[in-house]
Amino acid sequence: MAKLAETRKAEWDLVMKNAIYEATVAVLNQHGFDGLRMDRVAKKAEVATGTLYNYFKNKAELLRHVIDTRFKPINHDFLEILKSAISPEEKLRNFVRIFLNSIKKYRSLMIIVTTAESLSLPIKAAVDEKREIGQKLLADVIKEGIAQGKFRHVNPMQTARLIFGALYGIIQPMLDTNEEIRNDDSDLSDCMTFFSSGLFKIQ
Amino acid sequence: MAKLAETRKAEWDLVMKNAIYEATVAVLNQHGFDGLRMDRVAKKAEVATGTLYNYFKNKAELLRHVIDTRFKPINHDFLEILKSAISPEEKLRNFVRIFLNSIKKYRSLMIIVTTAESLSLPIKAAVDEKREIGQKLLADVIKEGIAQGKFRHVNPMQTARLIFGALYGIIQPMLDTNEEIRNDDSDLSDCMTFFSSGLFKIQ
Amino acid sequence: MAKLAETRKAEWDLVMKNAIYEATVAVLNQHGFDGLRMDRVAKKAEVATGTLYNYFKNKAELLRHVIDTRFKPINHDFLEILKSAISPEEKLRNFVRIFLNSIKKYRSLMIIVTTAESLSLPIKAAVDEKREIGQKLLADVIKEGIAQGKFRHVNPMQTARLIFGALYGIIQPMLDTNEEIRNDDSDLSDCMTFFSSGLFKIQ
Amino acid sequence: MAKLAETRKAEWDLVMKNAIYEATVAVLNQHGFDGLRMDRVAKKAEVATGTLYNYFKNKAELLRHVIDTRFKPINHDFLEILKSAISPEEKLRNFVRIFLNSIKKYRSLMIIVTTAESLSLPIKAAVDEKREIGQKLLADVIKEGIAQGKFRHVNPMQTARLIFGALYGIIQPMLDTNEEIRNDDSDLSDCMTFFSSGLFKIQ
DNA sequence: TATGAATGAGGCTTCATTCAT
DNA sequence: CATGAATGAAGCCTCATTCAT
Repeated sequence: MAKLAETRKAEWDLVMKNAIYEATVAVLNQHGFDGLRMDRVAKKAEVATGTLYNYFKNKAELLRHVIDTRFKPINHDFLEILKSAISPEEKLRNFVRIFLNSIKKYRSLMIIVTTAESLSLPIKAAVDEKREIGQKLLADVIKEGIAQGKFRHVNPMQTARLIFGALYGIIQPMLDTNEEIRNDDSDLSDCMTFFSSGLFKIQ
Repeated sequence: MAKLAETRKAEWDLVMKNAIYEATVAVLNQHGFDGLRMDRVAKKAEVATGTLYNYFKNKAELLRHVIDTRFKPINHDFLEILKSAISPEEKLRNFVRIFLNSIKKYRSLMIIVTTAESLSLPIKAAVDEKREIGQKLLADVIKEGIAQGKFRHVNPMQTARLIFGALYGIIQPMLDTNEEIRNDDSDLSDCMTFFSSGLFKIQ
Repeated sequence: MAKLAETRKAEWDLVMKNAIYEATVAVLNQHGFDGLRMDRVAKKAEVATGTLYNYFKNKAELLRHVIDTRFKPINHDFLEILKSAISPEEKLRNFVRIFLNSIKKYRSLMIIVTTAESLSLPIKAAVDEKREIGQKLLADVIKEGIAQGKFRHVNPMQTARLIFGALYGIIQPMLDTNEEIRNDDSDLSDCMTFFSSGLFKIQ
Repeated sequence: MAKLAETRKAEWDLVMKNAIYEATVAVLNQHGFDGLRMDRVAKKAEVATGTLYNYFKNKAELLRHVIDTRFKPINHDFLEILKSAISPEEKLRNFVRIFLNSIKKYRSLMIIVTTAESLSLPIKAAVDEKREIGQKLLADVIKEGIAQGKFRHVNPMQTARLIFGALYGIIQPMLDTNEEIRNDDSDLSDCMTFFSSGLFKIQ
């Protein structure tokens, strides 16, 4: 009985945290990072401001949760790719696909990530950490490719950062339009061609 | 007489605007974007806060000026490169060099650019505009390369964005260290290899 | 039957009120007066916050109860002393002893009493009332002493206040240490000497 | 010239600090300690709330200033008495007179002092410190009296606390009346008789 | 009656901007 | 034009109290 009640409570906690999370994301999308105000989140979540503080100690904590939640599935997918039994080339392609899809899907993630430099230090640290996890996984793929003689002898981490940056660069203009972002794979092909063979025509 | 006075006045205006600009950049570098406060700028410029408002209507205006000033030489250099009589490959290389050097030199530029998503809309528009100018110039170089049969048939604008993004990606971790950023050309070489030939080894 | 149920109910009521009372005192001792929060009291009493409000209309009411409860035995003891068949000198000595022991024992009482000035008006009134009861009883002892020619012709109420204040003054520094307060009778002797014969040496 | 301006500025600073101080005291007198709100102080001082923060970093700082300002003249007077070339008996009498007059004059001082137990720690520490200074000075007088064979062999510090407490005890009821406090010397005489010779009639 | 999450008024503090000197 | 103190709107957070279960 007590157990059931506890389970319920824990579930409710999740439900609320999620509702607040969704509201936060909605406010981020609608008002941008510096329009993220606790009263707006509360209103969007249809709760009182005080309620937010029953679930998150303060604004920073809420932001951290949003960041964690957003990144978790992406980095999880990255890890899955890394562990899968496919060629490094295919892994790279999958990384890129996951990345593009995630970012397209979660506009607010992009807002936070590209805003990271202006965030208060603890939040910035959280973002940096998550970003670095993804980059390290990609770096592992690159190392693998190099080890197998498939990739050139590049600096893996540096290259991983370069690729992530490139992908952000491609996505950024899409974020400014308020229309739904098209989800075909043309970006993926374009990117892969560039990443694999570069810009110069072989002569 | 009146003319001379006016000229002097205009000159003084420039001097003051520049002093304030320098102070703003210094505050950005020292305190980051959300530590950019008008009183700090005033103190660093050794003027009263009120004085700032004689030269810039408000904080947004000041920021816009900083952005304009920062980007102007870079985009100017980009334009020079585009007009120069060298091969598209060399132009690309020069673009990348200018970009890396500028960013390394002007940490505050990076701060603003990477923070653009969180800025109030008018400022964000200004940043986006400047960024797009640079990207368009690079896109022209790419078009040229394609026309000359030197580059593959890529989407020029998309690729320009990708390259800029990649460069940001490489630079970002350097910004977190407070040490002086090394200024050798190893990044340049790495990037160029990647951009020109991609990651995959030709077999 | 109904009676029994009612009796039980009344008993339960007392049990609960007492538990909450103890919890309040514990919180006062641990967190001081402005750390007295209803959620803390509830937690310490191992009930829900809402439950507190089944037994006390509000925080002020709870405080009033604590005050009443704390003072009751002390003032009761004072009354006993007054009624006892001993000399005024002895009565005074007993008053002082009771006072010192009570305060040493109930740190929270001291906290409330010395804090009385900052309390909301109704609570302050309650404290003042209790304090005045004690002082009046002491004043009666003094009157008795005067009537019996044992004490000088002082203003009894004024002197009672003076004595109580003096005792608070002696105790106050003890409250700042978190160590257990020593419970010997040296304070008692010191005080009594002073109260009975004053500071000046007879020449 | 610059000197003059600086002097003016410093003077203005004092004027403002004093105005805010007076307002704080007024609010304390009118609303009690927990009615002390920054907006009330600002209103009473006829400035904006923000202005308060140009002169005091925060509420605690303001309170500390009030405490310092209130105690300074009293402790200064105490020191003067101690240094003066009069008998310990006279010194004691002067101590008591200063104390009674000060407290009668500065109702808010009493409010803060008697509230000290509930204050946040840094403020409490400030109050305790000031109080202890006065008590130590009195203790010195007592030591002197003992050394000269005028006073009994009491514990000087303990006795100083006792006397201060006694005086608070006498004053306290006066604070509750909103009428002006009479300023005759009957309290002084009463206290002195008690302190010098105690309560018991010599037989 | 017990629960404890939800409520929201209220208080503190910040900082862009104004304006009297 | 320079000054810099004054302004006050705005935002974060707390905690006594309520109320649906």
